[in-house]
Amino acid sequence: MPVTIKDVAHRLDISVTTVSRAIAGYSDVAENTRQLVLQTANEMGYVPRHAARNLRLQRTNTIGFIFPTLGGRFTDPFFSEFLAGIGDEASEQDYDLLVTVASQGEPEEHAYQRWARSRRVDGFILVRMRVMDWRSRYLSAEGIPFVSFGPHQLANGQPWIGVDGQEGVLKLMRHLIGLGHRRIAYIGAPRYLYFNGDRLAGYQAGLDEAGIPFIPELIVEADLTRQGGYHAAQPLFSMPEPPTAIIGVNDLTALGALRAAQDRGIKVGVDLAIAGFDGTEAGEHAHPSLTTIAQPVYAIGRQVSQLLVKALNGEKAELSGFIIQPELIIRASTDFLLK
Amino acid sequence: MPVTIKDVAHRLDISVTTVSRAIAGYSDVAENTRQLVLQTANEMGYVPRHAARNLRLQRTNTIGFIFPTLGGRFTDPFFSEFLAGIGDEASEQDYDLLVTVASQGEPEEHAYQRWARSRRVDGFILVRMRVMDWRSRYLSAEGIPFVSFGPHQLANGQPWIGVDGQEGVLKLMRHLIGLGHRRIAYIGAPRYLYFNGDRLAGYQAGLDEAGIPFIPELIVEADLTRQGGYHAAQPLFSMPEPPTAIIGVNDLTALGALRAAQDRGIKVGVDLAIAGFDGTEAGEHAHPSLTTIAQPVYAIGRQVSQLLVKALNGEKAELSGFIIQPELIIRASTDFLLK
DNA sequence: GTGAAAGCGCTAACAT
DNA sequence: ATGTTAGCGCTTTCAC
Repeated sequence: MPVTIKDVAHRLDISVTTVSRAIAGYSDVAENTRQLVLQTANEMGYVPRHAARNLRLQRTNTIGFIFPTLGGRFTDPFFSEFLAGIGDEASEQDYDLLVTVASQGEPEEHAYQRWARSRRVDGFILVRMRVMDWRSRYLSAEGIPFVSFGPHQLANGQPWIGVDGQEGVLKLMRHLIGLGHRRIAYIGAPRYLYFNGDRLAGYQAGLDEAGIPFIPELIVEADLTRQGGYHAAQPLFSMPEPPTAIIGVNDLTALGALRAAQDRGIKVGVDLAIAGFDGTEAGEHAHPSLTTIAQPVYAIGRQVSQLLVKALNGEKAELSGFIIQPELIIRASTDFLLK
Repeated sequence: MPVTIKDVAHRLDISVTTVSRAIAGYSDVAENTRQLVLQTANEMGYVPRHAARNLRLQRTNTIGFIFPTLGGRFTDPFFSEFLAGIGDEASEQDYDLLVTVASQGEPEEHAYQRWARSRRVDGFILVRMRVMDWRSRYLSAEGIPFVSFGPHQLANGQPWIGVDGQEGVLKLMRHLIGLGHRRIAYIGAPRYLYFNGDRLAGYQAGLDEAGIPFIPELIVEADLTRQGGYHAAQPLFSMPEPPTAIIGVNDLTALGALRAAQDRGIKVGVDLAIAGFDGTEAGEHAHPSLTTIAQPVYAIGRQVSQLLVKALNGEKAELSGFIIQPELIIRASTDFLLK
């Protein structure tokens, strides 16, 4: 059994109260005593029992993160980056990160409810916001703080951080159109995902700007995975007049399409342009390297985490939401003039 | 404030004890009462406060996982897979997963100590075992259960799961040598990592078997990342007589080397063979697709998690450690006869 | 400046 | 079959 505050008190023959206060740094403890307590506690390897503090303080110092999975497993490097961001920031702020993958048995709702009702975590970080998002509404109703990556429709002051997908894709469209492309395909994500609509709006804006008619067949849907991109790209190649450029809603989708093209002997970066969204390392190291709209995922993770911690500490956020501009990174997969 | 057991008891005008026992499914509670309690608790949305149970039961139902980072961030898909595996299994067994990235400020030891001493978690999952591993020794001494992916030197019954890296690489060596390769390079990981030595032993065994002399210059060291593989490969290409095949200690390293070769205009899969270890999706979708020694990372994650839960529930493991054979997957990056 | 005591929400030994 | 009570380890009034 680990050493408790009682053990420390016993050893010094003082009360637990004093030990507690010395450690908490209260001013009404004699300097002598304080030093002694701190030293002894340290020597004895005393660390407050987490469960006990929890119960007393009614807070867990824990942030919850539930991986949204689109059925099946996720291997999106996006999440590694994001997780590293929120985790680093959280631990610097003395918070721990509780994660779960809400994939297999139980529906996602249960995972949120369990943690919320049992006060397992103090707050949540939400990603992949949906057009009608159950989660933000539920957590608001329960009075549990959260911060989301992606906008939510609540006007109650829960902060969020967004990335301007529309503007990002618009920049990309201008780049592609400038190189001579007019048949540009878009491999999207399920429509309930907010960012899908956001990015698609940029696609549409790009077409409009250049006076290129919208062709529904050039829009297909995948599930944000490499596999998904690979398969969704197939009908595009089978079209009587296939696209000369393909935009993937994320890097993984684009990399899947890239692979699909190469498997058909199409030279990406010469005869076909492909671009993604995210700016992951996988795209950077693809061959040809992938043009992408980069968002600072790690930094966003840190910020989201920081905003949440502030909210948990009772600091009111000055802004409720703010939007970051992503950066177009042009690489070999699109960097050529269309013949 | 969420509803407590007291609220439920009040509502039914019975004691908290009865509520507690009804919910716990004790047999000494009247069927009527049981039904009533269950229904009411459900209606009221009662979920036991986690901190209170923790304190009382002296267990957290939480598994700790501390990402080992080789300085800087990790984006290894290996971890996404592994995390999904341990997370899925844990949540099916009613355990939560607490993670941290022990990278930035504090040394890794602190993270383990904090969680161990504060009884923040019931047990740990360890990966990337080292030749002299502080962690296994420390946790043993503290009496905290753990299960590791990779062997540890303790004979105290803490189970582990390993993958036979030596045998895996040996199979790969036979494959390469069979295709005519004799100058085979190996891009390894830091030597303190157990699996580096394990896999290198397979390399050596392959050479020995074929009577090929060992050339120290063909062994270089990287940090398990794509970047690392990219840079570590450079001196190999600058050799007067460069290797005709390169083995990466993991897929990411191999993919970095692959990219490095392509940047120099070398045709991988035609003039140069490259292979990795892990069997990640990234390798599968590389171009050319990457020959690899696949280990079932997700499944291993599940097993490790399951072993830990068993240990936490007091079940004695029948085996203390067991070793899985990885599978050689031959793909385009090596599947050609050397000219 | 320090200690005694109450209580966070829950479970379990011990009555009845 | 149900209730009373103690206590998990901690923080925080309140008293001295």
